[in-house]
Amino acid sequence: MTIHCRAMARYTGRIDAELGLSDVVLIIKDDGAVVLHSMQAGVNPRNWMPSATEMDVIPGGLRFHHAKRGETLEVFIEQEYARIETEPSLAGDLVKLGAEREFGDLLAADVERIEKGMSLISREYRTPAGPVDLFCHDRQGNPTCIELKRVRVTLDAVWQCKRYLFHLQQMEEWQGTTPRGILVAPSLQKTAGSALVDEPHMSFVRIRYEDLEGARTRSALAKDP
Amino acid sequence: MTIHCRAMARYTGRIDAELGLSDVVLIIKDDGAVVLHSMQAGVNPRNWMPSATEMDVIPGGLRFHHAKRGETLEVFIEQEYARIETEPSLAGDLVKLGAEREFGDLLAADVERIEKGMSLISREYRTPAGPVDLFCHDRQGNPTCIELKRVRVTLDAVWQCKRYLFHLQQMEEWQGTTPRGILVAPSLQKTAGSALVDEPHMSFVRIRYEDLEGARTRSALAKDP
DNA sequence: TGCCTCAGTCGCCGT
DNA sequence: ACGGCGATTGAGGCA
Repeated sequence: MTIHCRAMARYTGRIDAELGLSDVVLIIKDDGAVVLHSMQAGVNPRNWMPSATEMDVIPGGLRFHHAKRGETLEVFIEQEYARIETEPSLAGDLVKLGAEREFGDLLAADVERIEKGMSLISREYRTPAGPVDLFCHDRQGNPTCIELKRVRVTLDAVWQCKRYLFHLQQMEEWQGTTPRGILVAPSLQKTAGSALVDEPHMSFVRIRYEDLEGARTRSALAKDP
Repeated sequence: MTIHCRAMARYTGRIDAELGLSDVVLIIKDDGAVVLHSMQAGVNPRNWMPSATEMDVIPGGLRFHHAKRGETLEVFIEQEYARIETEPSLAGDLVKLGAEREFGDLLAADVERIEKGMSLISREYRTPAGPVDLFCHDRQGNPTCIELKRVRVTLDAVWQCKRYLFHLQQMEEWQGTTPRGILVAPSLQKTAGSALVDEPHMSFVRIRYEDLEGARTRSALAKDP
Protein backbone atom coordinates (compact mmCIF):
# COMPACT_ATOMS: atom_id res chain seq x y z
CA MET A 1 0.00 0.00 0.00
CA THR A 2 1.20 3.51 -0.70
CA ILE A 3 -0.13 6.74 0.74
CA HIS A 4 0.61 10.14 -0.71
CA CYS A 5 0.20 12.69 1.98
CA ARG A 6 1.34 15.72 3.90
CA ALA A 7 2.66 14.42 7.17
CA MET A 8 5.22 14.66 9.90
CA ALA A 9 7.11 11.67 11.24
CA ARG A 10 8.93 10.65 14.36
CA TYR A 11 11.35 7.77 14.65
CA THR A 12 12.67 6.31 17.90
CA GLY A 13 15.04 3.41 18.05
CA ARG A 14 18.66 3.39 17.10
CA ILE A 15 18.52 7.18 17.21
CA ASP A 16 15.79 9.77 17.64
CA ALA A 17 14.63 11.57 14.55
CA GLU A 18 11.87 13.95 13.66
CA LEU A 19 10.74 14.92 10.21
CA GLY A 20 8.89 18.22 9.93
CA LEU A 21 5.69 18.55 7.94
CA SER A 22 6.39 17.40 4.38
CA ASP A 23 4.72 16.07 1.30
CA VAL A 24 5.74 12.44 1.20
CA VAL A 25 5.10 9.05 -0.30
CA LEU A 26 4.63 6.39 2.34
CA ILE A 27 5.19 2.86 1.04
CA ILE A 28 4.15 -0.08 3.17
CA LYS A 29 5.45 -3.27 1.64
CA ASP A 30 4.07 -6.78 1.77
CA ASP A 31 6.81 -7.97 4.11
CA GLY A 32 6.21 -5.16 6.57
CA ALA A 33 9.01 -2.92 5.44
CA VAL A 34 8.14 0.78 5.40
CA VAL A 35 9.69 3.53 3.32
CA LEU A 36 8.91 7.21 3.53
CA HIS A 37 10.21 9.33 0.66
CA SER A 38 10.08 13.06 0.35
CA MET A 39 9.42 14.37 -3.14
CA GLN A 40 12.23 16.84 -2.80
CA ALA A 41 15.58 15.24 -3.30
CA GLY A 42 17.84 12.29 -2.83
CA VAL A 43 17.71 8.59 -3.45
CA ASN A 44 17.43 7.67 0.19
CA PRO A 45 14.19 7.75 2.15
CA ARG A 46 13.75 10.23 4.97
CA ASN A 47 12.47 7.55 7.29
CA TRP A 48 12.01 3.82 7.06
CA MET A 49 11.37 0.66 9.01
CA PRO A 50 12.82 -2.78 8.40
CA SER A 51 10.93 -5.88 7.32
CA ALA A 52 8.51 -7.51 9.74
CA THR A 53 7.34 -4.22 11.18
CA GLU A 54 3.81 -4.17 12.52
CA MET A 55 1.39 -1.41 11.67
CA ASP A 56 -1.27 0.15 13.87
CA VAL A 57 -3.70 2.95 13.30
CA ILE A 58 -3.29 5.74 15.82
CA PRO A 59 -5.18 9.02 16.15
CA GLY A 60 -4.04 11.22 13.31
CA GLY A 61 -1.89 8.71 11.57
CA LEU A 62 -0.09 5.40 11.59
CA ARG A 63 2.32 3.74 13.95
CA PHE A 64 4.90 1.20 12.86
CA HIS A 65 6.56 -0.86 15.53
CA HIS A 66 9.28 -3.47 15.48
CA ALA A 67 9.32 -4.92 18.97
CA LYS A 68 12.36 -7.14 18.59
CA ARG A 69 14.50 -4.27 17.40
CA GLY A 70 12.93 -1.72 19.69
CA GLU A 71 12.15 0.70 16.91
CA THR A 72 9.09 2.80 16.29
CA LEU A 73 8.03 5.09 13.49
CA GLU A 74 4.98 7.29 13.84
CA VAL A 75 3.56 9.11 10.85
CA PHE A 76 1.08 11.87 11.56
CA ILE A 77 -0.94 12.52 8.45
CA GLU A 78 -2.29 16.02 8.10
CA GLN A 79 -3.70 15.59 4.65
CA GLU A 80 -4.05 12.54 2.48
CA TYR A 81 -3.74 13.06 -1.26
CA ALA A 82 -4.08 9.53 -2.50
CA ARG A 83 -3.99 5.93 -1.35
CA ILE A 84 -3.18 3.08 -3.69
CA GLU A 85 -3.51 -0.59 -2.90
CA THR A 86 -2.12 -3.08 -5.38
CA GLU A 87 -3.36 -6.38 -4.13
CA PRO A 88 -1.57 -9.34 -5.68
CA SER A 89 1.54 -7.37 -6.54
CA LEU A 90 3.60 -8.90 -9.29
CA ALA A 91 7.33 -9.20 -8.58
CA GLY A 92 9.78 -9.92 -11.36
CA ASP A 93 13.36 -10.97 -10.85
CA LEU A 94 16.21 -8.51 -10.72
CA VAL A 95 19.32 -9.65 -12.59
CA LYS A 96 22.58 -7.83 -11.99
CA LEU A 97 25.75 -8.21 -14.01
CA GLY A 98 29.09 -6.63 -13.33
CA ALA A 99 29.18 -6.63 -9.54
CA GLU A 100 32.29 -7.80 -7.74
CA ARG A 101 31.17 -11.40 -7.80
CA GLU A 102 31.43 -11.46 -11.55
CA PHE A 103 34.61 -9.39 -11.50
CA GLY A 104 36.09 -12.15 -9.34
CA ASP A 105 34.72 -14.89 -11.60
CA LEU A 106 36.29 -13.42 -14.67
CA LEU A 107 39.63 -12.78 -13.01
CA ALA A 108 39.69 -16.23 -11.44
CA ALA A 109 39.31 -17.67 -14.92
CA ASP A 110 42.29 -15.70 -16.16
CA VAL A 111 44.67 -14.90 -13.30
CA GLU A 112 47.53 -14.52 -15.77
CA ARG A 113 45.85 -11.27 -16.61
CA ILE A 114 47.13 -10.09 -13.25
CA GLU A 115 50.65 -11.37 -13.74
CA LYS A 116 52.31 -13.72 -16.18
CA GLY A 117 52.80 -17.19 -14.76
CA MET A 118 50.22 -16.79 -11.99
CA SER A 119 48.10 -19.86 -11.23
CA LEU A 120 44.99 -20.03 -9.07
CA ILE A 121 45.06 -22.29 -6.03
CA SER A 122 41.90 -21.32 -4.22
CA ARG A 123 39.07 -18.86 -4.17
CA GLU A 124 38.08 -17.23 -0.86
CA TYR A 125 40.97 -18.99 0.86
CA ARG A 126 40.36 -18.87 4.59
CA THR A 127 43.02 -17.48 6.88
CA PRO A 128 42.78 -16.33 10.48
CA ALA A 129 42.99 -12.80 9.11
CA GLY A 130 40.00 -13.34 6.87
CA PRO A 131 39.26 -14.78 3.41
CA VAL A 132 41.71 -14.15 0.57
CA ASP A 133 39.81 -13.34 -2.63
CA LEU A 134 42.18 -15.21 -4.96
CA PHE A 135 44.96 -17.33 -3.53
CA CYS A 136 47.64 -18.08 -6.14
CA HIS A 137 51.11 -19.29 -6.88
CA ASP A 138 53.28 -16.92 -8.83
CA ARG A 139 55.80 -18.02 -11.44
CA GLN A 140 58.38 -18.81 -8.74
CA GLY A 141 55.90 -20.70 -6.64
CA ASN A 142 55.47 -17.96 -4.05
CA PRO A 143 52.09 -17.86 -2.32
CA THR A 144 50.29 -14.77 -3.53
CA CYS A 145 47.24 -13.15 -1.97
CA ILE A 146 45.15 -11.22 -4.45
CA GLU A 147 42.65 -8.75 -3.09
CA LEU A 148 40.00 -7.50 -5.50
CA LYS A 149 38.12 -4.24 -5.28
CA ARG A 150 35.51 -3.34 -7.82
CA VAL A 151 35.99 0.41 -7.37
CA ARG A 152 39.27 1.26 -5.68
CA VAL A 153 41.93 0.02 -3.30
CA THR A 154 41.76 1.75 0.05
CA LEU A 155 44.24 1.96 2.91
CA ASP A 156 42.19 -0.60 4.79
CA ALA A 157 42.56 -3.07 1.94
CA VAL A 158 46.33 -2.64 1.96
CA TRP A 159 46.51 -3.44 5.65
CA GLN A 160 44.17 -6.35 5.32
CA CYS A 161 46.46 -7.77 2.67
CA LYS A 162 49.45 -7.18 4.94
CA ARG A 163 47.70 -9.25 7.58
CA TYR A 164 47.29 -12.10 5.12
CA LEU A 165 51.00 -12.04 4.36
CA PHE A 166 51.86 -11.89 8.03
CA HIS A 167 49.87 -15.05 8.62
CA LEU A 168 51.41 -16.87 5.68
CA GLN A 169 54.84 -16.00 7.01
CA GLN A 170 53.94 -17.64 10.29
CA MET A 171 52.73 -20.85 8.73
CA GLU A 172 55.16 -23.75 8.47
CA GLU A 173 53.75 -24.68 5.13
CA TRP A 174 55.14 -21.55 3.54
CA GLN A 175 58.54 -21.38 5.17
CA GLY A 176 61.20 -20.75 2.57
CA THR A 177 58.83 -18.87 0.29
CA THR A 178 58.19 -15.16 -0.11
CA PRO A 179 54.50 -14.46 0.43
CA ARG A 180 53.25 -11.71 -1.85
CA GLY A 181 50.22 -9.50 -2.02
CA ILE A 182 48.62 -7.97 -5.09
CA LEU A 183 45.77 -5.49 -4.92
CA VAL A 184 43.61 -5.37 -8.02
CA ALA A 185 41.15 -2.59 -8.83
CA PRO A 186 40.38 0.08 -11.40
CA SER A 187 41.91 2.72 -9.13
CA LEU A 188 44.15 3.24 -6.14
CA GLN A 189 43.49 5.57 -3.24
CA LYS A 190 46.34 7.99 -2.65
CA THR A 191 46.98 7.01 0.95
CA ALA A 192 46.86 3.37 -0.07
CA GLY A 193 49.51 4.04 -2.68
CA SER A 194 51.78 5.63 -0.08
CA ALA A 195 51.37 2.62 2.16
CA LEU A 196 52.32 0.32 -0.69
CA VAL A 197 55.57 2.11 -1.48
CA ASP A 198 57.52 0.59 1.37
CA GLU A 199 56.08 -2.88 0.99
CA PRO A 200 58.48 -4.71 -1.29
CA HIS A 201 56.26 -7.75 -1.63
CA MET A 202 53.03 -5.94 -2.32
CA SER A 203 51.85 -4.21 -5.45
CA PHE A 204 48.87 -2.72 -7.20
CA VAL A 205 47.58 -3.84 -10.59
CA ARG A 206 45.03 -1.69 -12.35
CA ILE A 207 42.31 -3.69 -14.05
CA ARG A 208 38.90 -2.44 -15.06
CA TYR A 209 35.94 -4.77 -15.31
CA GLU A 210 35.23 -3.74 -18.87
CA ASP A 211 38.71 -4.82 -19.93
CA LEU A 212 38.18 -8.39 -18.88
CA GLU A 213 37.66 -11.15 -21.39
CA GLY A 214 33.99 -11.95 -21.49
CA ALA A 215 32.75 -8.95 -19.57
CA ARG A 216 29.03 -8.52 -20.05
CA THR A 217 29.00 -10.66 -23.18
CA ARG A 218 27.65 -13.80 -21.58
CA SER A 219 25.07 -11.37 -20.31
CA ALA A 220 21.39 -12.16 -20.24
CA LEU A 221 20.98 -8.60 -21.40
CA ALA A 222 23.09 -9.05 -24.51
CA LYS A 223 21.14 -8.44 -27.65
CA ASP A 224 23.03 -10.98 -29.75
CA PRO A 225 23.80 -14.09 -27.73
CA MET B 1 5.82 12.89 -9.55
CA THR B 2 5.03 9.29 -8.71
CA ILE B 3 3.71 6.63 -11.03
CA HIS B 4 2.20 3.37 -9.84
CA CYS B 5 2.50 0.85 -12.59
CA ARG B 6 3.35 -2.58 -13.88
CA ALA B 7 6.66 -2.22 -15.61
CA MET B 8 10.01 -3.68 -16.40
CA ALA B 9 13.24 -1.76 -16.05
CA ARG B 10 16.75 -1.82 -17.40
CA TYR B 11 19.71 -0.06 -15.87
CA THR B 12 23.06 0.44 -17.56
CA GLY B 13 25.95 2.24 -15.98
CA ARG B 14 28.10 1.06 -13.17
CA ILE B 15 26.67 -2.38 -13.78
CA ASP B 16 23.98 -3.82 -16.00
CA ALA B 17 20.71 -4.74 -14.38
CA GLU B 18 17.32 -5.86 -15.57
CA LEU B 19 14.15 -5.97 -13.55
CA GLY B 20 11.44 -8.32 -14.79
CA LEU B 21 7.84 -7.24 -15.03
CA SER B 22 6.74 -6.02 -11.59
CA ASP B 23 4.22 -3.84 -9.87
CA VAL B 24 6.24 -0.85 -8.74
CA VAL B 25 6.13 2.69 -7.48
CA LEU B 26 8.25 5.01 -9.57
CA ILE B 27 9.20 8.22 -7.78
CA ILE B 28 10.73 11.06 -9.74
CA LYS B 29 11.95 13.72 -7.36
CA ASP B 30 12.29 17.45 -7.84
CA ASP B 31 16.08 17.27 -8.01
CA GLY B 32 16.01 14.60 -10.71
CA ALA B 33 16.63 11.64 -8.46
CA VAL B 34 14.63 8.55 -9.37
CA VAL B 35 13.59 5.67 -7.14
CA LEU B 36 11.77 2.54 -8.21
CA HIS B 37 10.34 0.45 -5.38
CA SER B 38 8.71 -2.91 -5.64
CA MET B 39 5.76 -3.47 -3.32
CA GLN B 40 7.13 -6.81 -2.31
CA ALA B 41 9.87 -6.50 0.23
CA GLY B 42 12.86 -4.66 1.51
CA VAL B 43 13.77 -1.12 2.36
CA ASN B 44 15.98 -0.64 -0.67
CA PRO B 45 14.70 0.25 -4.11
CA ARG B 46 15.07 -2.21 -6.98
CA ASN B 47 16.42 0.47 -9.28
CA TRP B 48 17.30 4.10 -8.90
CA MET B 49 19.11 7.03 -10.43
CA PRO B 50 21.07 9.76 -8.68
CA SER B 51 20.18 13.45 -8.52
CA ALA B 52 20.35 15.57 -11.65
CA THR B 53 19.12 12.81 -13.90
CA GLU B 54 17.25 13.92 -17.01
CA MET B 55 13.99 12.35 -18.04
CA ASP B 56 12.73 11.62 -21.55
CA VAL B 57 9.60 10.00 -22.82
CA ILE B 58 10.34 6.96 -24.98
CA PRO B 59 7.97 4.58 -26.72
CA GLY B 60 6.38 2.46 -24.04
CA GLY B 61 7.88 4.19 -21.10
CA LEU B 62 10.41 6.61 -19.67
CA ARG B 63 14.13 6.99 -19.99
CA PHE B 64 16.32 8.53 -17.33
CA HIS B 65 19.81 9.52 -18.28
CA HIS B 66 22.74 10.94 -16.36
CA ALA B 67 25.30 11.89 -18.99
CA LYS B 68 28.11 12.87 -16.65
CA ARG B 69 27.96 9.57 -14.83
CA GLY B 70 27.19 7.53 -17.91
CA GLU B 71 24.15 5.90 -16.39
CA THR B 72 20.79 5.16 -17.90
CA LEU B 73 17.58 3.74 -16.53
CA GLU B 74 14.75 2.77 -18.82
CA VAL B 75 11.33 1.94 -17.44
CA PHE B 76 8.92 0.20 -19.77
CA ILE B 77 5.42 0.70 -18.48
CA GLU B 78 2.96 -1.99 -19.39
CA GLN B 79 0.10 -0.69 -17.35
CA GLU B 80 -0.27 2.52 -15.40
CA TYR B 81 -2.38 2.33 -12.25
CA ALA B 82 -2.06 5.88 -11.00
CA ARG B 83 -0.05 9.03 -11.44
CA ILE B 84 0.26 11.65 -8.74
CA GLU B 85 1.80 15.07 -9.14
CA THR B 86 2.31 17.21 -6.06
CA GLU B 87 3.35 20.55 -7.42
CA PRO B 88 4.85 22.78 -4.76
CA SER B 89 5.91 19.95 -2.52
CA LEU B 90 6.43 20.91 1.07
CA ALA B 91 9.69 19.75 2.64
CA GLY B 92 10.18 19.87 6.38
CA ASP B 93 13.52 19.47 8.12
CA LEU B 94 14.79 16.14 9.34
CA VAL B 95 16.43 16.34 12.75
CA LYS B 96 18.53 13.42 13.93
CA LEU B 97 19.86 12.97 17.43
CA GLY B 98 22.22 10.29 18.59
CA ALA B 99 24.31 9.72 15.48
CA GLU B 100 28.07 9.35 15.82
CA ARG B 101 28.68 13.02 15.23
CA GLU B 102 26.81 13.87 18.41
CA PHE B 103 28.33 10.93 20.25
CA GLY B 104 31.72 12.40 19.41
CA ASP B 105 30.66 15.92 20.39
CA LEU B 106 29.50 14.81 23.79
CA LEU B 107 32.57 12.70 24.47
CA ALA B 108 34.94 15.40 23.25
CA ALA B 109 33.38 17.72 25.81
CA ASP B 110 34.03 15.23 28.58
CA VAL B 111 36.99 12.99 27.74
CA GLU B 112 37.55 12.29 31.44
CA ARG B 113 34.49 10.13 31.09
CA ILE B 114 36.75 7.76 29.17
CA GLU B 115 39.56 7.85 31.69
CA LYS B 116 40.42 10.04 34.66
CA GLY B 117 43.04 12.64 33.83
CA MET B 118 42.51 12.45 30.06
CA SER B 119 42.72 15.75 28.19
CA LEU B 120 41.74 16.44 24.61
CA ILE B 121 44.41 17.70 22.23
CA SER B 122 42.70 17.44 18.89
CA ARG B 123 39.62 16.17 17.13
CA GLU B 124 39.99 14.26 13.86
CA TYR B 125 43.76 14.43 14.20
CA ARG B 126 45.23 13.62 10.79
CA THR B 127 47.89 10.95 10.49
CA PRO B 128 49.11 9.02 7.44
CA ALA B 129 47.33 6.05 8.96
CA GLY B 130 44.05 7.96 8.91
CA PRO B 131 42.25 10.47 11.15
CA VAL B 132 42.15 9.83 14.89
CA ASP B 133 38.70 10.54 16.31
CA LEU B 134 39.93 12.01 19.60
CA PHE B 135 43.61 12.61 20.16
CA CYS B 136 44.42 13.03 23.85
CA HIS B 137 47.03 13.10 26.55
CA ASP B 138 46.52 10.71 29.40
CA ARG B 139 47.35 11.48 33.02
CA GLN B 140 51.01 10.61 32.44
CA GLY B 141 51.22 12.65 29.27
CA ASN B 142 51.15 9.66 26.93
CA PRO B 143 49.63 10.32 23.52
CA THR B 144 46.34 8.46 23.37
CA CYS B 145 44.31 7.66 20.27
CA ILE B 146 40.63 7.27 20.98
CA GLU B 147 38.54 5.55 18.37
CA LEU B 148 34.76 5.93 18.67
CA LYS B 149 32.18 3.56 17.33
CA ARG B 150 28.50 4.26 17.69
CA VAL B 151 27.48 0.61 17.64
CA ARG B 152 30.38 -1.72 18.36
CA VAL B 153 34.13 -2.12 18.09
CA THR B 154 35.07 -4.50 15.31
CA LEU B 155 38.33 -6.23 14.49
CA ASP B 156 38.96 -3.67 11.81
CA ALA B 157 38.72 -0.87 14.33
CA VAL B 158 41.30 -2.59 16.51
CA TRP B 159 43.70 -2.78 13.60
CA GLN B 160 43.02 0.77 12.63
CA CYS B 161 43.92 1.85 16.13
CA LYS B 162 47.05 -0.28 16.02
CA ARG B 163 48.06 1.57 12.88
CA TYR B 164 47.75 4.88 14.70
CA LEU B 165 49.97 3.67 17.53
CA PHE B 166 52.49 2.24 15.10
CA HIS B 167 52.65 5.60 13.43
CA LEU B 168 53.07 7.54 16.68
CA GLN B 169 55.89 5.21 17.70
CA GLN B 170 57.74 6.15 14.53
CA MET B 171 57.45 9.88 15.11
CA GLU B 172 60.31 11.67 16.80
CA GLU B 173 57.90 13.90 18.62
CA TRP B 174 56.66 11.03 20.72
CA GLN B 175 59.89 9.24 21.49
CA GLY B 176 60.10 8.44 25.17
CA THR B 177 56.34 8.18 25.53
CA THR B 178 54.05 5.17 25.45
CA PRO B 179 51.40 5.70 22.78
CA ARG B 180 48.08 4.25 23.82
CA GLY B 181 44.85 3.34 22.10
CA ILE B 182 41.37 3.29 23.56
CA LEU B 183 38.36 1.98 21.70
CA VAL B 184 35.05 3.40 22.86
CA ALA B 185 31.66 1.95 21.99
CA PRO B 186 28.53 0.48 23.55
CA SER B 187 29.73 -3.03 22.72
CA LEU B 188 32.76 -5.05 21.74
CA GLN B 189 32.81 -7.71 19.08
CA LYS B 190 34.21 -11.01 20.32
CA THR B 191 37.03 -11.25 17.78
CA ALA B 192 37.97 -7.66 18.50
CA GLY B 193 38.17 -8.48 22.18
CA SER B 194 40.53 -11.37 21.52
CA ALA B 195 42.74 -9.13 19.45
CA LEU B 196 42.89 -6.62 22.29
CA VAL B 197 44.05 -9.14 24.88
CA ASP B 198 47.63 -9.19 23.76
CA GLU B 199 47.87 -5.46 23.20
CA PRO B 200 49.15 -4.04 26.48
CA HIS B 201 48.66 -0.45 25.41
CA MET B 202 45.19 -0.79 24.01
CA SER B 203 41.89 -1.13 25.79
CA PHE B 204 38.16 -1.00 25.38
CA VAL B 205 35.85 1.32 27.31
CA ARG B 206 32.14 0.68 27.17
CA ILE B 207 30.12 3.86 26.89
CA ARG B 208 26.56 4.11 25.64
CA TYR B 209 25.23 7.25 24.07
CA GLU B 210 22.36 7.43 26.53
CA ASP B 211 24.80 7.51 29.44
CA LEU B 212 26.48 10.68 28.27
CA GLU B 213 25.89 13.98 29.96
CA GLY B 214 23.47 15.94 27.86
CA ALA B 215 22.35 13.10 25.66
CA ARG B 216 19.06 13.92 23.97
CA THR B 217 18.28 16.61 26.50
CA ARG B 218 19.17 19.55 24.29
CA SER B 219 16.90 17.70 21.93
CA ALA B 220 14.16 19.31 19.93
CA LEU B 221 12.28 16.12 20.71
CA ALA B 222 12.58 16.44 24.46
CA LYS B 223 9.27 16.77 26.17
CA ASP B 224 10.59 18.82 29.10
CA PRO B 225 13.33 21.20 27.99
C1' DT C 1 36.08 18.71 -7.21
C1' DG C 2 38.00 15.00 -5.21
C1' DC C 3 38.80 12.47 -1.11
C1' DC C 4 37.42 10.32 3.00
C1' DT C 5 34.23 8.48 6.44
C1' DC C 6 29.72 7.60 8.46
C1' DA C 7 25.07 5.46 7.86
C1' DG C 8 19.05 4.39 12.04
C1' DT C 9 23.40 2.00 6.55
C1' DC C 10 20.82 -2.60 3.95
C1' DG C 11 21.35 -7.17 2.33
C1' DC C 12 23.90 -11.55 1.29
C1' DC C 13 26.25 -15.44 2.49
C1' DG C 14 28.95 -17.93 5.60
C1' DT C 15 29.95 -20.42 10.19
C1' DA D 1 22.34 -15.71 15.72
C1' DC D 2 26.94 -13.50 14.84
C1' DG D 3 30.35 -12.15 11.64
C1' DG D 4 32.33 -10.33 7.55
C1' DC D 5 31.71 -7.57 3.52
C1' DG D 6 29.85 -5.69 -0.89
C1' DA D 7 26.68 -1.97 -2.60
C1' DT D 8 24.80 0.85 -9.19
C1' DT D 9 26.15 1.82 -1.82
C1' DG D 10 24.25 7.28 -0.61
C1' DA D 11 25.24 11.47 1.86
C1' DG D 12 28.02 14.95 4.23
C1' DG D 13 32.14 17.42 5.40
C1' DC D 14 36.64 19.19 4.53
C1' DA D 15 40.83 19.88 1.90
